[in-house]
Amino acid sequence: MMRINRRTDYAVRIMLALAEHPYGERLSTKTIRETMLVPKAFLERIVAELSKASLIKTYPGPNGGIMLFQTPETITVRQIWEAIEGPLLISDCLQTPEECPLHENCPMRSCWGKLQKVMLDELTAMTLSDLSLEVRKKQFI
Amino acid sequence: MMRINRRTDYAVRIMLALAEHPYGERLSTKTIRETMLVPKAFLERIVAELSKASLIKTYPGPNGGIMLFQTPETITVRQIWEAIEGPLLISDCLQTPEECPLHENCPMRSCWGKLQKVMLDELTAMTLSDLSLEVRKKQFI
DNA sequence: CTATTGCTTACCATTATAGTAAACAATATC
DNA sequence: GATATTGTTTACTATAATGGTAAGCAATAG
Repeated sequence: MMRINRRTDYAVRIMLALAEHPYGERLSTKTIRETMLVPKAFLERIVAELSKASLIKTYPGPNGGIMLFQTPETITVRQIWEAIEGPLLISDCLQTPEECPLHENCPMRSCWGKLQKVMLDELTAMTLSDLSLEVRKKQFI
Repeated sequence: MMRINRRTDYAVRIMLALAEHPYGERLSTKTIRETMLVPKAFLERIVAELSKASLIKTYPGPNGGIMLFQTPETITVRQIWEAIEGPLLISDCLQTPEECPLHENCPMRSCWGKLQKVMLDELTAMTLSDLSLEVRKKQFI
């Protein structure tokens, strides 16, 4: 039914929790999972993936925690998405057109290619700070 | 991994096969499934769904077949999509915000809401005749 | 040394997806 | 009206993706 991956949703939540605190501040994963309602075992893996993708820095040990690697203005939802799921590819047809049994003039490639493009554009346009602002706006109206 | 539903893909193929013939012409499902490479049993159900959604007219019996209900200019990919999958909903959060455990200022609703909007806009903008033209362009260049 | 924190691996249950098969219903034609 | 041809419907299966859990490992501040 073409749903957002829950792990990606959680990943954005985690990044947003960090973005809502001053840049450079560490938050423990416990705090984040409690405010953002992310299951523990799930969050652990997601944090590791965000760390591998260099979107966050992690600090084990007492008074450890995680923090953003860059400022929220420079982090896009697309980066978070790709850290979790890899590049968006809504149809195999778009990656390997030469393998398409309908060949050169496959009508689907145009159709899904356009759809994927607007999705990527939107994901690239949304930064963490944009989202963070949206949240605050709603909070104070 | 957020893939296009294969059934929706097949549905667009079927509609496109019809759109590439003069409006009003009937095609047998056999012809369509051979040119568009749609598995028989799959196609049967999809045709029935397209018929229920009043996107095609069907004629059983010898010399039967299917044809478009409207001209290709007036049929959007969104209509086809919704005939097969129902309305696009990439996150439950967007349908029932009141049930969201993160309440009013859920940061995800803004994020996924924007993404869903550009997707819907694009699906609505793409008509069958647009796609049909694209195919022909590629064929003759 | 130890408590606290993040990291890794393996696993499970449920659902969605892709596809198949077979019997059924309508109808043009002879 | 018999029959072949077409679309309709239902039930089923196998595989993969998703969402989630659990337990042990590794780093480190105090």
